[in-house]
Amino acid sequence: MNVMNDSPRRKELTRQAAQLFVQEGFDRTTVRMLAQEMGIKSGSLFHHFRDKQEILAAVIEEGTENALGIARAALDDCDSNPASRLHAMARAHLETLLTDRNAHVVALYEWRRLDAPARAHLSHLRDAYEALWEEVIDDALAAGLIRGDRFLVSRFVMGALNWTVRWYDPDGERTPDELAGELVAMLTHPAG
Amino acid sequence: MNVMNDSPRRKELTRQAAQLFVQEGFDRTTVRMLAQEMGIKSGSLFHHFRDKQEILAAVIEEGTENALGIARAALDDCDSNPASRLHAMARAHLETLLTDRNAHVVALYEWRRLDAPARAHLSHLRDAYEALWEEVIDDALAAGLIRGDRFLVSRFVMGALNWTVRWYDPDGERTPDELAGELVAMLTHPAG
DNA sequence: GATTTACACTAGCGCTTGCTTGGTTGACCC
DNA sequence: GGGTCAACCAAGCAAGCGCTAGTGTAAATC
Repeated sequence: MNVMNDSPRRKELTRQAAQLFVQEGFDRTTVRMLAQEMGIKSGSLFHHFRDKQEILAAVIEEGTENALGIARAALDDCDSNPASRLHAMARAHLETLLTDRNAHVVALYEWRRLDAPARAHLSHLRDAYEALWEEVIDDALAAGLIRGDRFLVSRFVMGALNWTVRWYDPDGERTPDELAGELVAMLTHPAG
Repeated sequence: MNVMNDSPRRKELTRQAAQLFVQEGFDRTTVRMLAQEMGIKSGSLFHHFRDKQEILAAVIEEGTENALGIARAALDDCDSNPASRLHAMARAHLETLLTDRNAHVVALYEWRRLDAPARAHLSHLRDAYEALWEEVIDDALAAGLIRGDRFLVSRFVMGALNWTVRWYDPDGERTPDELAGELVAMLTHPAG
């Protein structure tokens, strides 16, 4: 019937869908709204995506892959000092909000709207991202840089960072680097 | 036409609506689902609420008022020590998840679905709650208990706490008091 | 030059949505 | 014992929903 590969056209449509999903929420975004934003008619949309769910899955997949890529690159560019690795992860997280905000927000806040198969497929990506965080936090704990329960600390930190999408303005004064620095400063204790 | 006061019946219906809003999300919850949960027919629902939006507003109003009440009571029962006030606020926040989880979750995650008039009306309540937090955080900063930018610290802390609704199990092992203690321990620095 | 492919269109089906209308019931009141 | 009133119901409307069927067309491929 139609081709479900990841053509450049589909990539672009996915990007536009993400924008609308953020603005309106997945449920309130109709296929007619999506089509209008894309400059086509609603019927044509189903040439690129099997159904509305698949659009959501495509958006989330891209957002999570992007975040994962940025985080891995940040860690690779980094020495083995736990403090700088913590800082690098926080900065990477905030930088995804600069480069790919919409997809990232959708991944965070519309996850529940995925049907079971899509969720199963995408949870691996998500787990990989969270595993990076837990590794960095484990190192910071072991080095005595931060203190507390492993499970709780990672949840608190992820919470603080994920919440940034509600107030952080990428066009504002603060750079991701500064913000990451502030977070790490708040969490860490003077060495020794 | 019908009475929009806050009768006990309406209170109970609001409570049941909150449950469904959490389970399904506001947009996916239909008036027919709400009516069934309430044990009435969908038409009867509009005897108690003008429209679906008003049900959401009622839920959020109750949730925020509850959180505000618990937080104020917690601060009143507290000495003026910044550390114990910080702890008390965190504990109060988590306790609202015990006593009034659904309404509180809806207030956090369905805020955007409110129409403009309802949002204007309810934002005062929300501001009052956040003001309590900022006051407590200001004191902690002034006492050197935590460090960092006033604006950022309060956002990070609110983020960490608000995120708890995604993973905290009120029936689990940890009490709100313990959890609050862990958070404060993570944030605060040894005196001096 | 014929066939395929990618992408778009028109038209509308079957269903669900929030909400309205007009009426019934039973408890309470003077 | 007529009037009032909150609470509820049955029935359904108009609009909007996701999605499908069938067609057109220009470019690529054989």
